[in-house]
Amino acid sequence: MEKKYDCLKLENQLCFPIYLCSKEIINHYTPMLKEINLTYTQYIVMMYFWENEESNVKELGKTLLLDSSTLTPLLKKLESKGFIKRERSSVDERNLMLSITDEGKKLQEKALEIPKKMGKCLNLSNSEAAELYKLMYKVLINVIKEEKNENN
Amino acid sequence: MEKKYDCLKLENQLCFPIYLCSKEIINHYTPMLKEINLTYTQYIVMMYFWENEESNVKELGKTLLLDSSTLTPLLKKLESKGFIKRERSSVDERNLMLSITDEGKKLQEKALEIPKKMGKCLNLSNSEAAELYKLMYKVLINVIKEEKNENN
DNA sequence: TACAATTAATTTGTACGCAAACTAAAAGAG
DNA sequence: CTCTTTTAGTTTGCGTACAAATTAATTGTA
Repeated sequence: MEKKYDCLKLENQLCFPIYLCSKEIINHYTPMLKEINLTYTQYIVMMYFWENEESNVKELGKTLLLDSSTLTPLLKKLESKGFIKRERSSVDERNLMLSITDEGKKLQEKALEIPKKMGKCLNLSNSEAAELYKLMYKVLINVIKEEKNENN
Repeated sequence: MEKKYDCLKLENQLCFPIYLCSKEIINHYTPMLKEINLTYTQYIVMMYFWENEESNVKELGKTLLLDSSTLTPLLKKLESKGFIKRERSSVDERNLMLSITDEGKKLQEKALEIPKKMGKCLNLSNSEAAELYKLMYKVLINVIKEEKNENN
């Protein structure tokens, strides 16, 4: 027999375990990433630059779904660590050109073990991982679509 | 043909979409929750109190997987909003007894629409939602188990 | 060509989230 | 009974994360 407030129970939420997973996975990454002098957010930014040698704040934010006000201090930090370079575009001074340094590229080698360790810790079968991957992107696309609808 | 650094591509990460989903879902909650004067984290704390009239910081933190240093200021905020009460136990002065106020209970009525709106926005079939739920808790249990192993 | 509108990034303010250090109270050991 | 250890919660410091306001450069328009 379903009760009125059942929909507000923590155990009936889908978002709560997603929130917990995200948090706990990041906690699990933290010590491994510390060994290569990165935080989790800095790590995904570096992943971006391992695939794209250069970019700008807007492009990066669009891919990682991060606001420029989050990225500005983070990119300064990565610059101070010597992993990326920041310089204004001479063509359009509003643009901040971001590029990976040799030091940043070297980091990729050191990071190679990290995805393996993470995969092992999640402990899913290949088909479960594939299913989860599919569902996460489906939810993501729906939520983002909804966001856009509301802003129009 | 698999390349050496493929495992470090963003598109091959499972954690990245989980991180994005969590973030974007919370962003989507934010405006609805603002209407009832809560943030997302405050909302899950209130959910806890709608099921458990009283508790303490340790118990609450164990359920929500939140550190006491995160909860302390958050609980003070909820107290200042009049939704919960905080007082030291007279039996054991180390314990901070937390309890929901009448005002806090009234909030549940106003929150009733929120899970429905969220469900609609995620836009998953019943079986997909069930599958996702199962997988999230499986990952969660594995990650937490791993954490514990490492601390021993 | 002036001036308004748009755009890219930064700054400011608020709220987590966690590690590490700290405080105070209670429990345990000699 | 005193001294050590443990426990519960708080404080501090750092790093996100985002909304709103701001700055500076470029583009669109009369």
